[in-house]
Amino acid sequence: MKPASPEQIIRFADMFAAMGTESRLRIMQLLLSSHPDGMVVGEIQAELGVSGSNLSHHLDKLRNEDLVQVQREGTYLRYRANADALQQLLAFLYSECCTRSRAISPRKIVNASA
Amino acid sequence: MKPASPEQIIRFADMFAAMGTESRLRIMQLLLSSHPDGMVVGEIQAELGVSGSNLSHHLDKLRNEDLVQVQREGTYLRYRANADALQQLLAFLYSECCTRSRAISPRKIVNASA
DNA sequence: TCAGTAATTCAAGTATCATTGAATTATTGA
DNA sequence: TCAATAATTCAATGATACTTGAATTACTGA
Repeated sequence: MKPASPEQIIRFADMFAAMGTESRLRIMQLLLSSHPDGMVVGEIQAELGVSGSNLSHHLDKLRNEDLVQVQREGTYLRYRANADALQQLLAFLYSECCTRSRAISPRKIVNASA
Repeated sequence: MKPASPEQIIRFADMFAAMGTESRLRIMQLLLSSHPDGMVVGEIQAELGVSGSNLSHHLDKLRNEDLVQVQREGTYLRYRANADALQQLLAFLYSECCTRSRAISPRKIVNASA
C-alpha cells in the first residue's frame, strides 16, 4: 500500500467534507442501505424531509466528489452510492489508522460487527 | 452492531467535516504516524509550513471534535490523535459500507495492505 | 522578576457553504 | 402539442468557516 499522494490527500479531504453534514451523511447512508439499487430523488426526499431544491444541491455536491452516481430513468433520476470511491476512502482511513500507524487494532474495526 | 443514533450521525458528520480540509487531514496523518507519542505544535508547524495562528485554529477545531487530545509539557503543548474517537468513526464507516450494506467487500479494505 | 520562547486568542476580512422559493428544464402519457 | 410530474437551476440571503497579523497568555531559566 503506497502512501497517498498530495493530490489524493486533497481528494480524500474533499470527500470527507462532502460527508461532513448531517443531511449528506444521511443521504449516503440511504444510498448504501439500498445499494446497488439506489434510490430516486423523490424517495430520498420522502425519507429525509428536506426541500427538493436543497436536496438537489446536496446531491450535486456528492456527485461532484464522485461519492454518488446518477442515471436517468424516464422522468426520474436514480442515485447510487459509488462503491469504488467509498472503498478508496475507507481503505485510506483504515491504512492511516491501522497499518501505516498502529493507532487502532484492525480487530476493533472488523470485529465490531460481532 | 447497533445502528447509529441520530445524535451519533451528527457527531460523525462533524468529525468528517473536521477532517474535511487538506491542512487538518494532514495534521491527523502526522499525529497518527507519530502515535502514541504525538507531536508538539512547533513540530507540526515545521512539517506543514502554516502560520502558528492558523495551525492553532485547526488544532482547536480537531480538539473540539475530540479527534485529538492535548497535554502541556512545560512550554510545549503536545497533541495526540484520539484513537478511541477515530476507531468509532472508522467502525461506523466500515459498518455502513461493509456489514450493514454489502456495498464494499471487507477484503478490499483489509487486504489492501497486501 | 525579567527576558525569551511557545502557543493561543483577539479582531477583522474574505471566502465558502447551506438554505430558500421561484423559475426553468426534462420527460412522459394523453 | 399540452398538461402533469420530476428534478434542477437561478438568484439571493444568512450563516459558517478559513486565514491573517497583532496582541496576549503561559511557562522556563537565569
